[in-house]
Amino acid sequence: MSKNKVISPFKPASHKHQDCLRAAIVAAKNHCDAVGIRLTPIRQRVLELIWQDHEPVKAYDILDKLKQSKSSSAPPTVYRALEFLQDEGLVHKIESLNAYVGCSDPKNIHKGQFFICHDCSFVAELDDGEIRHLLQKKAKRFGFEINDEMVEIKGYCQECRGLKE
Amino acid sequence: MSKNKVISPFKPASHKHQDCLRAAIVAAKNHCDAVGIRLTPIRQRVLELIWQDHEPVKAYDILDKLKQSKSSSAPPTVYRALEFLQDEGLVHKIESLNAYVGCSDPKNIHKGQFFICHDCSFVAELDDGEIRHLLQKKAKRFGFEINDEMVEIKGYCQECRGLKE
DNA sequence: ATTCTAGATGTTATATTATAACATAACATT
DNA sequence: AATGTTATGTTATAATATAACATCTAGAAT
Repeated sequence: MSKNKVISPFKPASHKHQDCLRAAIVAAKNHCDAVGIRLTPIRQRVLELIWQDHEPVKAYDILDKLKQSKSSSAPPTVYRALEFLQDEGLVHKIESLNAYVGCSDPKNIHKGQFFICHDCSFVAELDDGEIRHLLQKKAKRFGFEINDEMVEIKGYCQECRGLKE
Repeated sequence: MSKNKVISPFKPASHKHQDCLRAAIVAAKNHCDAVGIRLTPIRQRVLELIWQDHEPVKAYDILDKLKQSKSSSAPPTVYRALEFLQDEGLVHKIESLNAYVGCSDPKNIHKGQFFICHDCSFVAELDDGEIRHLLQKKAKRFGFEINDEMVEIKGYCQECRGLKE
């Protein structure tokens, strides 16, 4: 069963990001309700901060912003929230950047494939069956059983390439 | 031009690793000679420490070992050597582990695809044109121009799977 | 409604990973 | 030997992440 989803496409800088943010929070609430877990104020706030944009966000940048409204915040505050959000598929860690991005498709827990623009830092996410299938095929050749995968591709998005001309 | 190489296959735990180590050092010397750069004693020592095994090695573990023979060693000693070795394609960083593995194919600088066993930590490396090509194809669909890629797959190698029965 | 409890947060400390900045040494060319 | 370049030494600190234990609180069980 090999789904081929564009979880989060590149969007023009001009897109109405309020809608992305709002949708992500609604999806998160629905997911947590459905699963019977708590999207506490801290967790929701961290998720909102991550969704400020489509760029990966660093843990200590989240912390700085959290502190502005909640002075009791400390590194564990952020890392705990991040752990929760990652476990629930609401956030992915970009390993090559030590940074975190929101995921708009929490229901179905997965490890996506990420395309990250060097210029604007936008992260697009796929959950692509064809890629997974090819990796499976390669692994199978030497008897390797996959259980986790990280695919992070960097380069230049269409919009930024246009600007360079 | 799409090469399909197995840079570093899984090998049985029983393989004669001395040969891997020796070959890697010879290849490194040849490469540096050919390019006209210096594989200094520190750099060579770091490379040897990384090639102690096929497992990814952490920077501070390298540092601890370096110190045993060279007490002046400090973090920059290691990170500089690692930077040199990475630039020359002699070492890759595994981003998801913050650890480093040797590469036996320095001539042709590339970013490989890594398969990492959870049990024995062995890292196998491919430089696979088919994978690269598929990622290119996916990227092209939304006008993305790739210039760097990270593919790190975790799971269980054949040998370790056999042991679990 | 009260008690209980698991889960969430607060707090302090520290581990781990990596780089900045400047001083000195080694080496290669003239 | 004088010079410029590359490599190393040294000190300090930045950036990322976790351990350990105390306290609180929302919601379940009674």
